[in-house]
Amino acid sequence: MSGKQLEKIYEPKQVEDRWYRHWVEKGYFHAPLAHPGEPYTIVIPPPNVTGSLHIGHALNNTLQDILIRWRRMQGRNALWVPGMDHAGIATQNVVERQLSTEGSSREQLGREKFIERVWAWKGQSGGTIIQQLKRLGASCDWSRERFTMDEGLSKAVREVFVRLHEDGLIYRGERLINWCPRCLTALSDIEVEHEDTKGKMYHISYPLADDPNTALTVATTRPETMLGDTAVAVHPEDPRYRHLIGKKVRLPLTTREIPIVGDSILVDLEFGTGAVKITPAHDFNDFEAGERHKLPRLTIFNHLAQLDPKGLKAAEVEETVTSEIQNLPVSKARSKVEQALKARDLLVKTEDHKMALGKCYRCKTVVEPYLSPQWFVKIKPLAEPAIKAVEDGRIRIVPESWTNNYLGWMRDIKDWCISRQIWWGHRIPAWYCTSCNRAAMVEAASSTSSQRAYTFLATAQPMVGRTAPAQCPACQQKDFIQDPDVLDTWFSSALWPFSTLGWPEQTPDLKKFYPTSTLVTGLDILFFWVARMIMMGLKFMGDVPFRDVYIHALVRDAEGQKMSKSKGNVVDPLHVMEQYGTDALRFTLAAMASPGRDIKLAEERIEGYRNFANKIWNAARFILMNLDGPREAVSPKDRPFADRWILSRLNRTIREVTASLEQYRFDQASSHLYQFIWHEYCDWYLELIKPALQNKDSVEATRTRQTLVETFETVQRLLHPFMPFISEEIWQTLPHEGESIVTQRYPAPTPDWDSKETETEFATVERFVSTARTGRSLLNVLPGKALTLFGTARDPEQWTTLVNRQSYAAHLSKGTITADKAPDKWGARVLRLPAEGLIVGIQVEQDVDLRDALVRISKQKQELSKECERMEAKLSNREFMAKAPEDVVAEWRQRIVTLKRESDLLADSERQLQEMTA
RNA sequence: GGGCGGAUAGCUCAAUUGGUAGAGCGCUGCCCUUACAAGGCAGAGGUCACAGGUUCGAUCCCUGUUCCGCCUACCA
Repeated sequence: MSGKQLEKIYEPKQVEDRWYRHWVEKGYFHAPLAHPGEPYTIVIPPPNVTGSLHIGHALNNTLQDILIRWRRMQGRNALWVPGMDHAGIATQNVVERQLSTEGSSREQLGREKFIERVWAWKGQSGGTIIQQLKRLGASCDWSRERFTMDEGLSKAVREVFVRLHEDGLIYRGERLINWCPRCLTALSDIEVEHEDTKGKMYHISYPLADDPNTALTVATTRPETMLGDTAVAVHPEDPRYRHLIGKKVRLPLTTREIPIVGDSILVDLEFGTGAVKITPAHDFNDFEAGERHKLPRLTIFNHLAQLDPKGLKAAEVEETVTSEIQNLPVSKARSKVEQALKARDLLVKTEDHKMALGKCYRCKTVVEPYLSPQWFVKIKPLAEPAIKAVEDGRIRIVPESWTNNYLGWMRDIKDWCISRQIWWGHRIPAWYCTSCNRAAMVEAASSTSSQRAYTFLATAQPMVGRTAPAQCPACQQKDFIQDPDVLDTWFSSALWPFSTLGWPEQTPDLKKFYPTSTLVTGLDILFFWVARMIMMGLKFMGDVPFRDVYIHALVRDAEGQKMSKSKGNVVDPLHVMEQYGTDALRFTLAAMASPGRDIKLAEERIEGYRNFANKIWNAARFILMNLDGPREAVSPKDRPFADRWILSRLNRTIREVTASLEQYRFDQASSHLYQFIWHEYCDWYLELIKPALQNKDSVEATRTRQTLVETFETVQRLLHPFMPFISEEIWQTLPHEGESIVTQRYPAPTPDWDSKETETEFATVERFVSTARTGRSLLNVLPGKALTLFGTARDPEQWTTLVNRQSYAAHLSKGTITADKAPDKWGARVLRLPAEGLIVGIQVEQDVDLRDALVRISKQKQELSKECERMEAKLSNREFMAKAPEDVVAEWRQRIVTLKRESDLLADSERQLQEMTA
């Protein structure tokens, strides 16, 4: 025995870490500028610096790694840019939680110290996910790792902000925004998750000011907001109410009177009572209605979503009511207001009502519409080119079905609120002159005696620039305060495809690798991230950020439930890798990545692919044990039958896997690999060649050993993008050239491996063997016992195959075969089984239990005759004969002949068996 | 409310210009045959959600229904 001997069972742990370190040390993942290949670039969807690898990351990065390794092996200059984003709100939450366990807070620490603290945290425990990606085998170019808060990327953020502002695409203004009263910051529209909730609809009576006996009834789901109402709207064409437009109602629980206005946008004639209260400071629609009718805005909640005494006073709320509800959170105040209305007999009725409640996507707190000065991106001018790029195919979304989703959203896009009232992130590059803005400065809640902090009202005049201004152009003063807000994290992620490559500098990387090739991501961030990258890429690079967007599925648990920590149904990829090996996890995820379908991940599947890895491992063992002796590389046509066959099949597999990858059909590619390796290579090929190998010194053996090495080495390369570790480990033990499989060429089809004739011949052998084995099983012949077999075929080609390939068929059937054209003369104790034109005869020994065989053959005969009847009915249908295409008719005719013949033979066999039993 | 997708073997999913329905896992039987029991061989299992329509022929095309997902939305 020569060469290396392998353990009996594949042990991933002994392999994975070793190879990964080796690959990195050798720099195989580095994409050099001088590389002659056409670039193939992927930028990683940057995971949160707070994150740790979950199964969704595992899927996302496995698919990227498959693409990158595949393209790298194809000779492309493959660059996978890794990195993380700073996850403003999430990271700030993590560090604040830490501070609170220490009895401190960010306010106590002060802004500067707090940010130092976040960096310290990042240095220590941030970014564990990077290590976990390495564990997954991700072949990123780690020398190019980026972080959204890096100096370079921060510079890009400032540059983009300033340029957008110069172009009039960034503005500051007081608007209603989504406010998280727990995170104490604004959120963009898409950072709000909507959740169906059971609520109540309250019908409240608003008496007319000049006629208290008449009242308008308004309906609302949030009765507490009525205290901030500044009008009631009715439809201008509503005959019930239109005469009231211009009159006033007395707003209950307050001393105010508010006007009745006509508004055809806000009011739906069909819905509710036909009268709508308007609360411009606490509802998005009402805000707009307020604009239309020039209504005042009364803010009655504070930033914690509590009823604000000052606001209540300004809204002229009755003191008895105020004292009941002031400083209560919204949810508690609601019932108090309900009671107060009831006591005054103004609550007409309440009914159950289903509604969608907005919640903060980070902390699930109910979000409040909140009136405050914020920074916005005017998005329409950016969206238009981004729509066009997808419409005209410069960007392709795969699967295509998501394209409409994207387009629909983009066409209806709203301005993007980019300011966040937190400290961790890119601070907005805008400054306020303290003397010009004195009236617009308010001391902030976080202000302390040692560190003054301010917020700026909507009336403040910011100066936007790359650096702080030196002198105020208006008053010549030199005292400035920078805007305290930071930018939405997605603002910096939107620049990721070019900021990571060095923009705004015109770096060689940027020139070489932009636009990137493919973006791989989940549907959940199509709008958050993908859409914004497209807009920013087009605006600042003048070209799309990527050609293809591959959208993969969401991973769910085996029952189809979304995985969540609270449900306890998460599959931890680290645990899976530990238990089954990384390659098994990767292959599972690839195999299950059917387009447009969520992945329901059951652990048994992973186990199945662990077994697959082991199967490959054992095939390698077998091959290494049989490699002793000379090898002769001759052209395929001069190789033994089995070799010609497997070369032809391998060629087909190479084509299929490559075509599947080109279409992002990871599932198909995996299934072709699995099918070929296990069921063709291992089940048939390795068995077919055993006799030849045993005769070590034969010419056949020298040629087969060569084929064995060639094909198995090729299989490893074909498999490598999917199962990088085991393929490298095995490849290294096989005769090979080059130092690592990572940098070898991906297999390409070799035309002279194709052999249609051999495949046809093999099909005959396979059919014969399977039939013989079925016979063995029916007759309860033990696997070890040799069979005495006969065989014949009607078709001359099949007959020739049977004669020529007799030794293979005999070996795999474990018996001796007599090829004989006259099956009637095989003898009374030879059971004949039909198989699509073949007849296989099996010598039946004495004292064999024939019941199984009899049952089976009778059943089969019945099925066949049933099918014959069906087909005959068809063929006697005049319309079918007249209208069906000729080839279909011919096919059915042919089929019925075969079926009849087989059914006759089965009848014979049945009779024969009955005689033997008797 | 609108939009999209799905319903195929016990489970998870494929497939088809409309002409005999496939795989993996699971299940049953036999076998520790020196690559592999994380294995081998053989097998069972399907009115392709329901109801109509088009067609010589429908799992596939059309219409409707039911159920299940997801996205989206200001019905107070």
